[in-house]
Amino acid sequence: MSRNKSGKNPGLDGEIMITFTIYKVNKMAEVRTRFSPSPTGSLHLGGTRTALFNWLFARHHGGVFILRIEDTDRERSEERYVREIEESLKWLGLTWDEGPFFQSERLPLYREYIQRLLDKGMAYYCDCDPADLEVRRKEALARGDKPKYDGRCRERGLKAGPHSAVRFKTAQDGATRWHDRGKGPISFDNRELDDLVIQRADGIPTYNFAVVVDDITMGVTHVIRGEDHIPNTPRQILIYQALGAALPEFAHMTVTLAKDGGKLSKRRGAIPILAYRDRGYLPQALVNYMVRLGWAHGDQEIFSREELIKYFSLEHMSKSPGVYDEEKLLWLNSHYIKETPLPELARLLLPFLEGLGFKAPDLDYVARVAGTLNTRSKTLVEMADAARFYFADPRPYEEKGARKFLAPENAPRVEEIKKRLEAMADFSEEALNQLFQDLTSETGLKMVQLAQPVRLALTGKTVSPGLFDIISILGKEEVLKRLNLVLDFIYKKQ
RNA sequence: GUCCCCAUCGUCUAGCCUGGUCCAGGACACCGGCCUUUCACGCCGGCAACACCGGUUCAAAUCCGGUUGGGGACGCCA
Repeated sequence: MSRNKSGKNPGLDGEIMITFTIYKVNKMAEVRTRFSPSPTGSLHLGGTRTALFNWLFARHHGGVFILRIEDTDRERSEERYVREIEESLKWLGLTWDEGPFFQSERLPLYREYIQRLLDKGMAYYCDCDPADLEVRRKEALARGDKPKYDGRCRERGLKAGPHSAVRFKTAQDGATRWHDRGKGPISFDNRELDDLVIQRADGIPTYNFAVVVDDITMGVTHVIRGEDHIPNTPRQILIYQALGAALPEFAHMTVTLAKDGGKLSKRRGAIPILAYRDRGYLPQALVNYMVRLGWAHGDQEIFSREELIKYFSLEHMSKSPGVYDEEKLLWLNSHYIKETPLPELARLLLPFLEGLGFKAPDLDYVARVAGTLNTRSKTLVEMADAARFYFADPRPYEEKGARKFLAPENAPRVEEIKKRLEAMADFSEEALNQLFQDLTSETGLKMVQLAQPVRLALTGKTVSPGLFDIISILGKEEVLKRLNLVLDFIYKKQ
């Protein structure tokens, strides 16, 4: 993957110490968070939620939110995923203040820091064969042991070589502990750790090392991430200490589980964040849903963006993982659909209508349509689907409804309604209501008996928005046309 | 297997830090009812939980220990 250098990227020009010092001196008071996805796949709900929490924390404190792309896995990183990540965050309104930075552009910086550890004797070269290591790991696991590197190259004093990786000399006794802002005190016995590879044989640093260097040089003050990173934290803390850098605050948030248990993942029902957009979800709904998964502010369910920023705090994160529940997301989505002003809703709905092949006369028409559907649709996709009859021939009529409401005895009633509509100049709600009221009292028929045949005629279905709204939106000409069509249908049946 | 984290309605959660006001509150879903030209919306009502065992205490959802259960991590992936 190649990318142009970003002018804002600190530490690129060999001024490692300078960059580092500047942040240490001037930026310590400012809150700086980052979101650092790897571009090896689509952004899903889990990762996006991490981004959201980091963004909220930064905004709450008037701090800085950094986007950093962790693309040190050259095999699997792809440019198109970088674009997808950016597009996803923008769609949700999670704008970043610095970056995107790319680890692949910061290689000289990492090399410099590796050298420092090497010089201090806190790291060493290792020429163990990866395939060999893999075998030993599997054996250990099969034996029921914890697979750990045995440190066989630790004291060999190897020099750099074409097949040599660099390992970090992990403390062999004592414990590493920190006060996690999400979980409370956490402690690891250092004997559980091993000498991890910090630079691959190809010269590219590994994740655990690159994050630390980046977080130090970018002045990140709060590392907010999924709890799957807890086991990495003691290793990273040891690296911070070896580098003589101050520790940031760590806050580990819960992961999101799939309905059947297990972390939500591509394999377990997670879909790309942009798929939510395509499925007719509103970004506010998704944001509101994600934040309430693992965070609460009393009993409040609905939050505006401003409220979120105002109330967000690490202290109110829950400690146990939450289960992804599409029903609740749908409820929030229908809520925000109802909240959205009609002209705006029309704008959002338009692409979905076009997707169905419909051509709307104008946005105003779509707004009127949306006004009849907004309490009946959980997604924009549903809404577009329910709007079909506003744009196309309603036939064929729903079979069951036709049997019941388009029987021969309905013909004279429809004829009568047609006649009266023809004579009407104004299709206002009151006028239409009056028309049907008159008919019920004159004929003794119930409203349903009059309404359903007309509903079938206009929409093709027995379920639809209010009849008067539909008549008014469709307009006289179209309504009469559809009533004639339904009369044909009834007569032909006999 | 080892290490780490966690444990309130089916689900998201409030309460837990600072024990009594909690025979546990809200929301989604579900079930009734009202409204009504259909379906929704809205409104009203209902069902439903402190995992278990011990300890501390006058008193425990709240503090402590254990058990069980769930999750995560054990890569020259991130």
